[in-house]
Formats: sequence, structure tokens, C-alpha cells
Amino acid sequence: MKKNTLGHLQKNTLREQIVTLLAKKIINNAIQPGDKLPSERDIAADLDVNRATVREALKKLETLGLIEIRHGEGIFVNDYRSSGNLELFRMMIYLNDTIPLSILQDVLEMRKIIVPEMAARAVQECSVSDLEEFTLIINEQEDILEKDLAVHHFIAKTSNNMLYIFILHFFNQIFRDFGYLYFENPDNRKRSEQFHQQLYKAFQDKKAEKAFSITRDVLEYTEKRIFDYYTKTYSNKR
Amino acid sequence: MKKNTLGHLQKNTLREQIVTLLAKKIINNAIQPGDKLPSERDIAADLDVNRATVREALKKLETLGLIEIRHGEGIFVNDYRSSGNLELFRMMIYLNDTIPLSILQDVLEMRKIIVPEMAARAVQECSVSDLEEFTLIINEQEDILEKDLAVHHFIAKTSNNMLYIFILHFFNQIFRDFGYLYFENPDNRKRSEQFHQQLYKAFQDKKAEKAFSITRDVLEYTEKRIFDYYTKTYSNKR
DNA sequence: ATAATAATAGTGGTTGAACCACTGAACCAC
DNA sequence: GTGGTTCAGTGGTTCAACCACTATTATTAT
Repeated sequence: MKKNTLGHLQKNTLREQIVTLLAKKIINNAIQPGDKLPSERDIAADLDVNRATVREALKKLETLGLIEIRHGEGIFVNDYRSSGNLELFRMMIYLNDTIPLSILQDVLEMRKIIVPEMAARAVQECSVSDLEEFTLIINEQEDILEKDLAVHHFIAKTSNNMLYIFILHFFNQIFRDFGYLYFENPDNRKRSEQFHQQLYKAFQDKKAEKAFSITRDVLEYTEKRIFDYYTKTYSNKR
Repeated sequence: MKKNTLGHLQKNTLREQIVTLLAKKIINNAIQPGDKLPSERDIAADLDVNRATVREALKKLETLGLIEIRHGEGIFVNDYRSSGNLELFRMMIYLNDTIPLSILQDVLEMRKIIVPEMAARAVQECSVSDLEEFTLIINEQEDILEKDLAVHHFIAKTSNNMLYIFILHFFNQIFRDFGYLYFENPDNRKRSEQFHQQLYKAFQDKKAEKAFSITRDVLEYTEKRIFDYYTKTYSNKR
């Protein structure tokens, strides 16, 4: 493989390789916020790829909020800690081999704040046909992970807050990738089934406060179990 | 929109025009989820632009979660309601001339849930040097809008939850563009100054519960004033 | 006839060279 | 100083061609 100053390329399409390469450099602070990147022509020459390919990669990095491209001036690195968006946050999770504990904590904490509130609101907005949909989810979905994700998505949709749907989708993307580990444990599977049943009853009875506490409790249980698992698995590395 | 002396200029690269054009078609359901878009070549020919330009636009739409590009197959429209991200949500605000009331409600509601919790957490995490930074923000920032944004950013940073920083940045992007209207009102300016002072005291005294209630109260005030303004301004259109 | 295989058409991915449009700096004229 | 002019460097766009992947169709072997 060709040696160059920016690093090596390996993965899928050339463009995605460039995205990953530059994103890593920025997130790992190899390139500092405010720094100016080499020109598109220089990057292309350095990586030995075409300028159009580099431009597509840069366009993605710009949409992720990692860089700012100024016509006639150049390409500048943003401070992703203050200018990033959730898609970037998600990317950071997958950039490393293991999900950093700090990020996991952040996600679980935010989830614990938002989801119970939204469950309470969903109860208030829940119509008869919504409740029927809830029944279908609980009874017809075999896979426990998919069922749990569907329940959360139902909460999001029924809350009638589009912003919540988007944020929840972000949560679900993460838990779809890591949740299968969680549900390998029979206790956890049982706890989730219990949650679904309890929550359904709260929706049936229109008890918003009940839905709130039920949801908060299961998320606290989940958080505890995930931390246990995490510290057990990686304790030797820390 | 953004305020400046002479008025609002719209920047317009060909690529961004294409992004806006296609995004509107998708969000307004002129193109349905699951639909296949014309090929890159056909789109380029249809719009009378080069294929490379179209590709850059498509790359952005893909990063926004609006479409999925499959090598050898084609371009497919996603269901943005379940696959979108916050950057897309933000774009939806600016696609129309006026920010839809429903979206405004969603944002304000979510803000009311998240920010007080984070303020409480920030108090607990707040160090002496953090408090000094808070002092600087309150005393040295002249512009009330910038000061308010800085206070919120301080809360986010001090809470030590990176996910919150990202979500708050999303809020701030919106309020930076619309907040000047809000602060034209002297009552609102005064209310915010009061909030900053009260919150600083809560941080000083390490009163997390106090910070929570103070923040919740000001957000409720803000929400009310914004709705008043909105319904007053657009009442004839509805 | 059927199943495996090969050719084909259509799609996105990449390339190279060229030119346009914008920015900042240096220089010039007033 | 102030305002133009030029120039070099940057991103934005174009064109024409080819590569790589996918699904379909035609062909072949059984």
C-alpha cells in the first residue's frame, strides 16, 4: 500500500475510507479545531485519488459538522465538541473497536431523562387505534430485541413530538447493534417483557404518572445491568 | 432568519440548490419512501448540471438520512420520519418560509424536559474554575442573545454529558436565528438577565434542585412568550 | 425442461483535465 | 488613508471516459 503523510486507506468505497481517515484524525485531535486542512488538490495528490472523490468525502464531513468549507479560502476544522450533531456522535461510537464507557454513560443518562417524560406524554395522546397498535406489537413480535425497539418507537410516535422520534431513532440505532448481548440474559428478557405488560396497562388505564415511573424503573435496571456487564468485561483493560 | 443591517442574502451553490430541491420533494411527499429516484445521469440531464455536482448533492442527502444510495442498483428514498437525524430536522425548519408551529412546539417541549435536568447535573459537576468561567460569561458578554446562548452552552459543557452538548448545540442553532426577535422585547431581556443571576447563585451555593426549578421556570416563561408572539403574528393566516 | 453459466445493460464509483468564481494579499493611484 | 487592480490560491463546476457492482437476460450443459 502506498505510503503518504495522512495515513493508509483500507475500507469500503474510497470516499468512505477518506471520511473515516479524516474523521479519526479530527476526533483524535491529530488535527486541531481552527486548523486549515490542505487544499482539495493537495489532499487528492497526497492520497493518490481523484479530487472529485475527495470532494465527496469532504462534503460528508461538512454535513457531519466536522469541517467548514469556504469558497476561495479553504477547509477549516470545527470544534466537534460544540458544533457536531448526533450523526457524528454515532460515528464516534463506531470509530473505535469498543464503545467508550463515557459515551455509553452519556447515552443511558439522556435516555433516562427523555424516555419516561415521553412515555407520560404518549399516554395522554394515546387514541384507541394507537392502543390496538400497542397490542399488536406486544403479541405479534417474537424477537425480544425487535419488540423492545418497537415499543420504544411506539412511545415516540404516540408522543406526537417529531423531535423525540428523531432522538429515539438515534438511541435505537445504537441498541440494535448492542442489544442482542443484553437480551442473551434470561433475567433481562423477563424484565423487558414485564415492562411491556406494565406499560400497556398504564396506557390502557390512561395513567401517565404510572407510565413515567414504570419506564424510569426499567431504564434504571437496564443501566445497572449494562454497567455491570461493561465493567466485568473490560475490567482487565482498565 | 439571521439578522444583519442590509437584509438577508441567500447563498446559493448549485449543489445546495439541488439538495434543497430534492429535500423538499421528499419531505413534502412528492416522492414517497421506498421510491427509486432517477439515475444520477438522468437527474443531471434533467436539471442540466454536471453529474459530479448531482453526486455531491446526493451525498449530502444521504448523510442527512433522506436517501440511500446502492452501488449498481440505484437511489432509494428513506422514510425520513424514522431514519432522519437532527440535522435533517433542522433543515425542515428552514425549508419553509415560516417555522411550522408544530415543530416549534416540539423543540420547546423537548428543551423544557432536557435543560433543567442538565442544569441540575451541571451544578453537581461544577468546579471552581467552571464557576469563574460562568462569571466571565455573565459580566463580559454584552449582547444578550449571545450571553444567553453562552449560558446554555456553559450548562451543557459543565454537565459533562457530550450527548447533551450536541443536542443543545442543535437548540442553539435554531435560537441564534430566531432569538433576536425574542430579545427585542425589554421584558424578555430583563427576564433572561434575572435568570442568569439566579442560576449563578444556585451554582455558587451548589443547589441542584434550585437550578432545576429556576431553569424550568424561565423556559416556561419563554415558551409562553414565543407562543403568544407566534399566534399574534400568524393568527390571520390560520 | 431445467439448472448452471455467461453475456449484457444499467447503475453508482472513480478518474483526469480543464475552466469558472470567490478570497485575500500585494500593489498601485488618488 | 481610501479605493481600484492584479494575481495567486482556493473551492465550485464541467466534460468525457472508464471501472465496479447488480439484476436481468440469453446461452449452455445436463
